[in-house]
Amino acid sequence: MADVFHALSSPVRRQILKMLKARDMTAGEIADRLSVTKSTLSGHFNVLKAADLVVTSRDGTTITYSLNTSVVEDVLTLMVGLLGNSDEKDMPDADKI
Amino acid sequence: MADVFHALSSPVRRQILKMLKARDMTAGEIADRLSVTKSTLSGHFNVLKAADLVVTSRDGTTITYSLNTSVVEDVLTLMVGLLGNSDEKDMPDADKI
DNA sequence: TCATTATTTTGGTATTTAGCGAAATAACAA
DNA sequence: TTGTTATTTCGCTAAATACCAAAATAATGA
Repeated sequence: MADVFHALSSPVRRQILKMLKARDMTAGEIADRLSVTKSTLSGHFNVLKAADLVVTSRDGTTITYSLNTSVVEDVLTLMVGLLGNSDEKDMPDADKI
Repeated sequence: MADVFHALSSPVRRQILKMLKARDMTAGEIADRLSVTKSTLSGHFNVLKAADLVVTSRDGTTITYSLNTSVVEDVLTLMVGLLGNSDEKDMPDADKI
């Protein structure tokens, strides 16, 4: 879960997530729309996959990336935890935050 | 707003926010509970302040840090945007994500 | 098999970050 | 003014990160 925050800390990766929210896209399509090389993008994909924020599916040589909505929901739940009441027993474990 | 994600990407800073959720604390109190030096913590405080995630108040030489709940709420709203429907007109601007 | 297309890995550099200890600043009391 | 306590700034090193171009891998069709 800690990986998720790291993944979200990059503007390029947030932009990728934004595009994937609209629709699934291939690595090439994403590269066409961003001003970084495909090799750099591949590194960003690895970070997003490590955070489980995206999932992939292969069709021939083409790999399609999709947003993993459930993990985004998990992050939301954690953020809500930073808001709610201050009752210690309701707080998530330190290593989850 | 982009600063917020960067601020949240550090485990130490997330731990600080977790402690501030329970109650306001001074820099020294926080340092006593974490295994980093006060000078290192001061750097983390600067990041949290730049992201507007915390606010400070001074009493003599003692500076107290508090969670800025409203910004946490803003982040939540943005995260919800990554979830909801895929209608382009409802999407936040690229530079907000 | 050979060529083509899509994507990832490798090797390299430049920038950013986290961390420390020591010095500096700030507020206040004696 | 001098000393004390609380916090920040400075100077530094080590580790992590982003980026690119070139080489490597993978899947498929001719």
